[in-house]
Parts: sequence; structure tokens; C-alpha cells
Amino acid sequence: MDRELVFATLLRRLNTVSGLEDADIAALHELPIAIRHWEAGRAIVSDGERPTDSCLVIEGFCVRSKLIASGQRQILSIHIPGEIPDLQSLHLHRMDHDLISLTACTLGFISHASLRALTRAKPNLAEMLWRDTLIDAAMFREWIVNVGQRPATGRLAHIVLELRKRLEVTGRPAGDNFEMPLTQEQIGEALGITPVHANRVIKQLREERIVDISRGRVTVLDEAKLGELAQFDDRYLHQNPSL
Amino acid sequence: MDRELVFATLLRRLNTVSGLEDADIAALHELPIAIRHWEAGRAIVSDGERPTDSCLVIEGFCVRSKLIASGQRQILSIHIPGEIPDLQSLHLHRMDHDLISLTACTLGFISHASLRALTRAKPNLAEMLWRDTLIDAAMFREWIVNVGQRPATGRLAHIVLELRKRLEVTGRPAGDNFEMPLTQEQIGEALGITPVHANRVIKQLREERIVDISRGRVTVLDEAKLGELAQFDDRYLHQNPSL
DNA sequence: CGGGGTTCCCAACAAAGGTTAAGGACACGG
DNA sequence: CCGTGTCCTTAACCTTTGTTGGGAACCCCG
Repeated sequence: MDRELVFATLLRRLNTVSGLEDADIAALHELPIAIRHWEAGRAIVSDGERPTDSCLVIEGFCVRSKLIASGQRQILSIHIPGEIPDLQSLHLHRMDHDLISLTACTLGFISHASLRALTRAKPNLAEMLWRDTLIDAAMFREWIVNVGQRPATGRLAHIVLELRKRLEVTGRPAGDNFEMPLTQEQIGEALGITPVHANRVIKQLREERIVDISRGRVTVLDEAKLGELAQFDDRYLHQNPSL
Repeated sequence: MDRELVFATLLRRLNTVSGLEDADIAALHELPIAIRHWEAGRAIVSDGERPTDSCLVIEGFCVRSKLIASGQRQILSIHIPGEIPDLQSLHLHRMDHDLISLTACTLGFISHASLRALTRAKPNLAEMLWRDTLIDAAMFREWIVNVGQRPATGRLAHIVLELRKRLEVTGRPAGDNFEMPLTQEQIGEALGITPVHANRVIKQLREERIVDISRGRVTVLDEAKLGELAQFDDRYLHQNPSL
């Protein structure tokens, strides 16, 4: 993996987040990043651990999830290339959830020590990374609304549209057909419903020719109806730092 | 309201969050805080606004919530004295949700300008405030799990125990009887259920002599059963910065 | 003290979602 | 190319939660 490509991925993400100065970009270039490959379906960091690095997703998909005592899992977020899903562990030392690869991934590990040195030296970058964790929190808020207030069809429509929007923001063309590598069981875990009901909902949206979700891919069939179901408003993603 | 009392409230909160140096405490004392009183049930900041201050809760209770197009409201968090519920607006300029007073409140408004100056001058304080927003996000994650995975009785038990724990952490004695000034309708909005169902669940827990929730107060009747229902594990609150 | 609003309470019925169980499609390795 | 495992699919039935509509309690204000 080309180092420059890794930086391009990171920069694209941070640039959508807020403007960068040349000195900041140079400092970012100094960051040591350890690139590692990860198999699909493996824990990257687990609940209870005290990681010493944060990880940048370079290729592939990850999810964050929490397991409760009764054995059920709740998926909290889906992560795509360019994101740093466990940046929060920089100041929250003990993990309170799991980070798991969904597909085979290329990951870039950045030590907390070097991140802390960077943020101490470059307040601009500190604020930008802080802001990134705040967007993370904003996405959790919307996820609460999704799971708490929308019926199952609306929940599914919403995560489909959120994922597509985020893929577009990070420069991945995601038109009417894009990757969403979750099994129906995992879709259920994301929406707070059982796999059987997830299947019902997927079937319904397919039969109504709104969206087709199969074999880890999404095909949007009726943009208007999908949008109406999801009530998706991308303001909570805070993509444009000037607004 | 005594200025020193306000600082005591803020310090108690930040101290549980991470250790403070004398120079940092001195810098905090320099922060200009505008104290204002708020009536119950009034918006403090609204979705879509661009606030210029963040607000410290000195007395009273607030909630954060989001309204969706179909008119339903989801409560995202409950806030108690010592917390800064909209600290995220420091770097996320446009509000993506509402902040509303539940009871009459005393609030301390701190301008973003002075907060930004403070965090630029004192990296320790910057990290502490950053960490505070990360705990906020951790609470949202648990809230997703609550709404997504637990049955209604468990959800109610969980927010009761979370609120009690947080009252204790900020130095408010909350034994078996404490204030939780939500109407049944608001409890429903927090749990993602209708007011009618909220009433059913409250009634059930009362009849089973587990917990009595009425007139804005909670009385814990059976600690063991309540804990079992809630599956409450306070790790996600990250109270002890050394762990 | 009286009246109007809010909050609480409840019942009957409807709908959404959970449970259990089982067969079929598909993918991969031996 | 056959077996094994994962994933998808469906049906029947059950439980939880939503809906509608009403009445009682309580509280504040005039």
C-alpha cells in the first residue's frame, strides 16, 4: 500500500471536516502509520481493552457494536475508508464497545503517543480531530432517533441513505448501486430487530420496488419513496464546516 | 448565585473526569460565566441555531432531544447540575438537536470565544473538555443499546440507574429516593415508546414492587430486581480517569 | 373556591415485531 | 462433485407495543 494513498484517504476525510493549513498537512505527513491487513469478521479492538493506537480505515468496512448480558448485539455505527472509528480511545482509555471488521480491511494504526504529541503541537489539528469525534457523536444521536422512533422500514431506509451519503462525501461514487456488506442478521443488529424481521422488511422494500438489498449490495429502485421512508436529512453529518 | 459555588459545581464535574493542575484551575477561574435563570420547559438552544456560547447547568434538569418530520420527539440524554450539555457546539457550529429545560434552571453561559482561548492556552484543559465530550458520546452509545435491545421495562430501569449513578458522581446524595422530573410522556420519549405504554410499564414496576416512579420522583423498592432488569454496568460512564 | 389545563390512568382493539422451526440457496474446501 | 456451513427465506403462532378514546386526579391561577 502506497503511503501517499493512505495520506490521501486521511486528508480527504479531514478536509471535508474543516480547512487545513500547509503546516498542518506537513505535520500530518510526519505521523507514523503502521499499515496492517485484517481478515473479515475479526475484532480490531474489544470491549474492556486499553488500546495504545487508534486505527484509520484505509480499505474495507468495519462496525462498532456492543454486546449485552443477554447475548444480543447492537451495532452502533458502520465505518468506511477514511474514518478513524476508535479515535475516542485517545482520551477514553478503556474501550466500552467492540470494533470489528466486516470485510477484509486495510488499516492504518497510529499510536496515541504520536497523536497526542501532534495535537499538543498543532492546536488546529487538535480541534479538527476533536471535531471529528463530535461528528461521531452527532451520528450516534441520529442513530438513537432511528432506532427509537422510526418503524423498521424507515430505519432500514435511513441507514441505506446515510451510508450512501457518507460514501459520496469520502469520494466513493455511490449512485444507485453500492456495497453494504452486512448480512441480514447484522442488519437486524443495526436496526434493533430480529434477523427474521430484518428479512421481512428487506423483502417488503424489494417487492414494493423501493430498494433491493442482497448479497451485500444495495440497489436503489425508487429514490423518492426511499427518501420519504427514511426522512433523511444530512444536516447531522456536519459535512460543511463553514455552515 | 455565588460565583464560587458555580466553580465548585464545574470543578467537581471536571475533577471526576481527570486530574487538574493548579495552573489549570486558576485559568478556569478566569473564565467569564454569565449566570441566567431559565423557566421550566423552555428551549435553551434549538435545532438549526448557531450558538455563540455553551451552557453549564448549575441548578435544575435539562434534556437534549430531536424532533422528526412526523412530529415525534426522541429524548437523547438527561442533564444534571455540573454538566455542559452543549459543549459540542464549540466545534460543531450548527445545532442538530434541541436543548430544553425540564425544570426551572440556573445556567452558566460561557462564550465559545473564551472557551477557545482557554483550550488554546491550556492543552490540559482542552483534553479534559475533549474527554468530556467523548463521555457524552459513550452515553449515547449506551442509549442506542438501551432503545435498540432492551424491552421497555429494562429501558426504564436502565435510565433510572444511570441517572442515580450520575447524581452520585456529581456529589448529590441519591439513595433510594431521588428526583427525576420527567412526565410519563417524556419518559416515553426517552425510551422510544408511547405515553400509554410508558404508563403501563411504570405501573407494572410499581405493582411488582421494584421501583415507584411518580410526581417526578423515583423510589427504588427492590435494588436487586432493578439491577437485574437494567443490566446496568457503569463502565461506559468512564468516571475514573485512571482506569 | 372554582374552573381549565395538564398529567395520569385504563380498557379494548389493532398492528408491529419476536419466536420457533424448517427448508432452500449458495459458496467453499476436500 | 459432494458435503458442510452460512445465509436467506418462509410459515404459524405468540408477545409486546401502538391506537383510540375516555375518565379521574391534581395543580395552578383567577
